[in-house]
This record gives sequence, C-alpha cells and structure tokens, in this order.
Amino acid sequence: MDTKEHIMDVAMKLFAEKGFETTTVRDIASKGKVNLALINYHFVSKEGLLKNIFQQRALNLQFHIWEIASNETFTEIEKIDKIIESYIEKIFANHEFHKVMLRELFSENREDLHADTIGIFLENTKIVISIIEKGIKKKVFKKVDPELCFASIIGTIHHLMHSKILRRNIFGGKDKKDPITLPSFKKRVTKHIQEMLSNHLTAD
Amino acid sequence: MDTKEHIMDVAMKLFAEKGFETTTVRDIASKGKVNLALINYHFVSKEGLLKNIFQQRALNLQFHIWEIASNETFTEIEKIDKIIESYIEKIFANHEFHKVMLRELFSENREDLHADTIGIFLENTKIVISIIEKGIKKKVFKKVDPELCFASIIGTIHHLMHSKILRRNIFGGKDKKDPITLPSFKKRVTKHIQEMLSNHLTAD
DNA sequence: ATTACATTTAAACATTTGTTTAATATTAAA
DNA sequence: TTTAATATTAAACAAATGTTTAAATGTAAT
Repeated sequence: MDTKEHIMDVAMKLFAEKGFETTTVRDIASKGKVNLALINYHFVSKEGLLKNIFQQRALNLQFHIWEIASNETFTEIEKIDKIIESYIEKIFANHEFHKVMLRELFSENREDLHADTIGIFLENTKIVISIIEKGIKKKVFKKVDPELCFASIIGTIHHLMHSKILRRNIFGGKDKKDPITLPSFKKRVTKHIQEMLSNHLTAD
Repeated sequence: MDTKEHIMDVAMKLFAEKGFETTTVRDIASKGKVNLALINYHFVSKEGLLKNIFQQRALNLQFHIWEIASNETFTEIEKIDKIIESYIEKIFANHEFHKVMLRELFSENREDLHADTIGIFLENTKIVISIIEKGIKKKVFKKVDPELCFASIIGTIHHLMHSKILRRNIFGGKDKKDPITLPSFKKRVTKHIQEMLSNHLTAD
C-alpha cells in the first residue's frame, strides 16, 4: 500500500515540473524506482493516477472560505485579509500540487475530469466577490470592481506559483535561489496583497 | 508561401487551445486542410514550427516600455498608467499567442528555446520595478513592494488571459460568453488595474 | 516547349507512448 | 504448511506520433 502513495508523490512532482502530457509513465516508474506496470495495476491508467492525486489532495482545496465569510464578528476588510492569508497559506504549503491543479484548471483538456475542482473554485470566487459587494453597499469599501479585485488576489498568487524562473530571477537575491519555501517570502507576499487590497478597497 | 503563414495561424490557435504537447501535427494538418508532410517541409520539425511562430510574433513582445520609461515629461504614476495600458493593449490584441507564450515561459521544458523571450520579459520587469523605486525615492509613492507590484499587474492580466472557463463564468454575463474580444472588457480591466495601483502607490 | 526548381501528395518508417499479459514473488489467513 | 489473494516483474502489444521518402504536380525562367 505504501507504493501507491509513493507513486503519487513522485508523479505529482513530475507533473508539477514537466506537466501531465510531457511526463511519461516511464518517467514516473524510473524516478520512483518502481516497475512500469505498477502504475496501471494500482491506478488503471495514467489519467486514473492524476484523478487519484486530485482526490487525495481535494481537502487542500477547501480554503475554509465559507467559515470566514459567515463569521459576522469580522468586518469586511478583516474577512478579505483572512481569506488572503488562508489562500496563501494553503497554496504555498502545497505549491507543487497547486501548479498541477492550475495548469489542469486552465487547460481545455479533460474538462469533465475537473468539473468538481472548477466548481469549488468558482464557488470560492463568488463568496469573495459577495463580501466585497457587501462592503461597497455598507460604504466601508470604495466603488471598486469586485470580480477584478479577486482576479488580482488570485492572479498575483498564481503568477508567483507558476514560474520558478521568474521567482529565481526577481525574488531569488544574489544566488538566484527559488524562495518558494522561505517563510519570509510567504510573509512578504501576504503583506503586499493585503496592503494593496486595503489601499484599494478602503476609502481615503 | 501563403501556406506557411496559414499553417502558423492554425497551429497557434491549436497551441493556445490545447497546448503544444497535446496538439499533434496531424491535428494541425487536419484543421488547416494541408498535407501532413508540409509541416516538416516548411518548418523542419514541430518544434521548428513553434520557433517560427515565436519569431513571427516577437515584435508583439516589444511593449515599448523603454520609450515610456525614458520619457521624462511623464510623472512616475503616468508612466505606470501608460505601461499598464500598453501591456493590456498588446496582450488583448494577441491573446491567443500570449496564452501560448505564457505557457511556454512558465513551463520548464524547452527553456533554451525560450531564453530570448524570457530575457525580454525579465528586462521589462526590471524597467517597471525601477520606475516604482524611483517614485518611492522621490516620495511620490508609498514604501510599497516594487517587485510584487509588478507581479500583481502582470498576474492579474495573465490570470484573465489564461482561463476561458473563468472569464465565461465570472465575466460572461447571463449567456456566459467569453468577453475576451469585447472592448468594454479591455477597458474595464485597464481601469481596475490602473486604479488599484494608483490607490496602492500614491500616498494618501 | 523545356528545363530547373519549389511545392504538394500518399505512403511508409522508426520511436515513443500507454497498456496488457503471463509468469513469479510476496503476504496473510486457514 | 498450505492456500488464496495480492503485489511485482519482464516482456510484449497496439496505437499514436513526429518524421522521411519518393513520386507527382505546379511554377517561372530560358
């Protein structure tokens, strides 16, 4: 039973690095030092392996946004702050999986396979938008563009997740080391997005 | 000679839709209604075709950022505004190519093939960052995070370019039509990013 | 009209790919 | 220990893929 998880781990890293299509089952078997046929034995097919990885990690997709959104002891801007923090926490902790997930989400292949994932994503989006809309109605927020505010939050994070070459060159310092695992980088990103949205949302 | 451009057009649309790896030369030949062998005849290889597309479109990658940055009749915030406008203009006008380009830029395959493209991208990034840094020094900008400000600009745009399913569901209105070609959508995105950055950068 | 060259075609080729098979090894229960 | 199920292995299979070949067609200059 250990081999199953081992294969999933190896496969996810390769999918994150090279993409699903470019990664061959022989790559996975070779890197994981397991027999080629074990992948089909345990997961039926290469796509079945991807499906299994998504199901295993599906929990990480639950950002507990609803809990934050429905807690009426928080102000609107506090909710936004906490959601940003929660998103970054989860995504940074599972950046490899999220790279795979985003690529899958944005590709137009296998759309049926990812209908659930897309559904969760759109649901979360709508929750955040409704918080901003409520803030505008209450006049604690300026008349901003709620949909595009969310696009900026998630777009900033995704952009940083996506490109190792960019992270290394822009945020890697002298030795151009990927800062993805540094807590200081995570804090820096959180602070920036929170401040940017606070400046944009709250009235002068 | 017309066939060459015809193949490039068809190929680019397929690459944008399905990705480079997933698109087969037979897909291209079939959709373009040209003989299979013509692709190798005109472009030597499938990768050669991709290379040709990148060279053909390389001009579109020149965002004339340098011209804006070095024009000292503009204030810092005017420069940022104009750069945002220029980026969006170019990217929206060539959104299919940019989807291909971004996917290539962010993939870790064929890095050597795209060294030039990555170079141009990093150069532009550094110009924008230096404008923000100058603004901070002049105290017309707050002490923001210049690198992450740029990540938010480009991240927002890329995020919107990347996912048709997202555009349709969040910005497509009742009929869920992709708004990518609507001038109103382009204006809306420009306005949002400009206002968000203005709010974030300029002191209260 | 003939020549020389470029373009297009249909078919085949060689690899790579995901998958299956049949035999062997391992494990856990009776 | 025997038995039955599970896991692993090496080899082969079938389909798909990028590419090449050799013949046919078209084109422009002499």
